[in-house]
Amino acid sequence: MSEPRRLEVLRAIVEDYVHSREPVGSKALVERHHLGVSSATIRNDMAVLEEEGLIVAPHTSAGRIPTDKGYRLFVDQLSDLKPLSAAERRAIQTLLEGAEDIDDILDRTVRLLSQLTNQVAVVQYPHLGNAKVRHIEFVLLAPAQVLVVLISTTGRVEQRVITVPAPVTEQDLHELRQHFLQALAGTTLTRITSHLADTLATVPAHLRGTAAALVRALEQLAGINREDRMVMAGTANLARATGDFPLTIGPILEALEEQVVMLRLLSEMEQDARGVSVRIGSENPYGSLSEASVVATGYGPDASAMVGILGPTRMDYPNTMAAVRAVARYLSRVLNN
Amino acid sequence: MSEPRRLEVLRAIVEDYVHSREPVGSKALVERHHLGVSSATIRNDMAVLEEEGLIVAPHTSAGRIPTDKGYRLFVDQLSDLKPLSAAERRAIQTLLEGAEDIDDILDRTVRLLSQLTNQVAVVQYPHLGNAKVRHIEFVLLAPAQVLVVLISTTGRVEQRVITVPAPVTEQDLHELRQHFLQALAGTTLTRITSHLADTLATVPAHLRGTAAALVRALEQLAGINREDRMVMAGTANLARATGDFPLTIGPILEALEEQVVMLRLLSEMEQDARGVSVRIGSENPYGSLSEASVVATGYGPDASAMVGILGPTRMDYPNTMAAVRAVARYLSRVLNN
DNA sequence: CTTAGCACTTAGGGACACCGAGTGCTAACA
DNA sequence: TGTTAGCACTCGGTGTCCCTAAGTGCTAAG
Repeated sequence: MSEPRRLEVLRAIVEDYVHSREPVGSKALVERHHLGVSSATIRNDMAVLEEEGLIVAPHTSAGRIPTDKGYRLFVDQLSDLKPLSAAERRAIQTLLEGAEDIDDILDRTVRLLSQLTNQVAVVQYPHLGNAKVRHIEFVLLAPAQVLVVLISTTGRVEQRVITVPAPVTEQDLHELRQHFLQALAGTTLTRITSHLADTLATVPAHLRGTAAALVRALEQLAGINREDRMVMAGTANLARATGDFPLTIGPILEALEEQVVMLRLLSEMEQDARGVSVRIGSENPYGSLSEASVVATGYGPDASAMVGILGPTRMDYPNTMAAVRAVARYLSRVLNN
Repeated sequence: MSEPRRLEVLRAIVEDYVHSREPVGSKALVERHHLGVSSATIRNDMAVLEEEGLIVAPHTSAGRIPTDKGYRLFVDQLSDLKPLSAAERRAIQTLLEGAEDIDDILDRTVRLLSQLTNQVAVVQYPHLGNAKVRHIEFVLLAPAQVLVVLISTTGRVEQRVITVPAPVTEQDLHELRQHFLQALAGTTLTRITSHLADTLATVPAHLRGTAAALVRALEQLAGINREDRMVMAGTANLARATGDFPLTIGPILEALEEQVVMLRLLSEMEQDARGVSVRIGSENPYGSLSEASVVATGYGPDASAMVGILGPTRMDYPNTMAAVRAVARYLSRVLNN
């Protein structure tokens, strides 16, 4: 009873089950995968695999299907991800290169990934951990109303209209802007708060209140970026892919809609050696996703923001992982320009 | 065979079917709705209703269910929409009043509406047909890179970074801004294009190229607003509500994802007298939505942007319509401040 | 350790009958 | 003319029975 063959059997079961959707039996296995042994031997192997909790038989007279643990071992066993086809790579490249805005880029990415994998794709907005302040702007809209704009070195622009406690002049604003800009030059967005606190003290007394309001706004704008948003696409794929509908699809849609949940989930994913991180079924911390798997990876300069997909546990992990990784790489590359 | 009673029977059938999900027969009708006649009479009425194509029997020995045409008549018959409960009204009010941003407002609105109706809610970003230019700003980020900001009187801020053909100075930009601002003062966003064309001629020659680029950007920013975006929420409700899953839910999710489709759909909805517009099943122009109904209404000063819901044809029209209308009204009110 | 053979289990599917809900029709009735 | 009671008829859904096919575990031999 050789251990390597048992793993091979597991692999075969996973592969067959993933694309047939039906429990796979010993005989069928022997036929389709030219393992050099008889079905009886496979049965013995299967018995062991079942004992180890890697596969399970839904009914006595049915074949076996992988458990979450089985998928996990299967995925861990996967050493090299086969690269995408040339056509797919070309598709990625041409699609992403046409993008302008960062919003546009992410939007295209997420659509692309959902098409490539036939799953629901999600992309987190880039973290700004290392992003620096590139520019700030205060625009006087009304005597006590100011548009605050914050531009980061990643090209992200956030803006917001606020009401300041007392009327200010264009002059005042200009002065404050110089003040802040000087203090913030080259500061990372995450440290904006501490830097601005100091600056506040050096502001002329009569502008103190206004300055404080502006600082609050800037902090919030920096926060928006860090707070994370995400884009998603391909929810319709859920309807196709899932076998037993109402029970599976509902919770997944809910999780997707509660972006907070998704974002936390994504941020909790640890990258493994291959650079793609997989969470399978019950490995997910939120009960509602116990029927779903997440495949994700980081992108961008520090790989801190995540891009990935969400789908039923019964998914084609190798291809999905390859697609996610490829898209993440192209995305990183595009963002570098 | 009184005509009013036939309508009453239709109403009863619709109501029963909507909340039982099962074909309703003559006997059950007589019991639950104290119509003063026997089941035999109802049967006669039903025969007529069926002949008119308002109801249909899925099987010979089953009760009747309303057809799209039946729902239509039912909806048209609805004269007054009963107002929401006090609790619901309070919920709307408190939720919407806490909002800051316009994005925030719409986000809250759409969530609220989806909860209220248990359907998928969609809100179109406000049209800017009557919105005017409030402010424009050019910010020099790099010698040939400019952030263009356009602020409308509705409080909407759109921005974009563009590359100009030749390096410009802060001075140049300031000058151009004054130029444009003067030309655009009080112009509606829709007419921005024509106004700017004239202005272009009066620009110093060496700035012509830059000015043209800026104009293009402004036009696009104005266009973004008109081009419409939308927010949605409550897709998970689909999973609960729909009876026969894979066939119904897939197309609907697809339509929702193709925002273009949804937006066209919404913009095509004509408001009727009651102020709420309903499209039922096959009345929808896109085949994929033949199983779905849309209930929507305009909001905002000119009621040009739409807010509404999408759900299975078997829905509680009266309550849904009331909720949509109420939310639209509160939304309009909040936007007025 | 592998294999062949075999007894055993069981989901799924067809055949069948039955029940009940619902219908349409006819004839009597107001 | 519209309403009602009665009745024969239809037919979907359900339960039972049975059989088949797929699959298993076990045992004994290679």
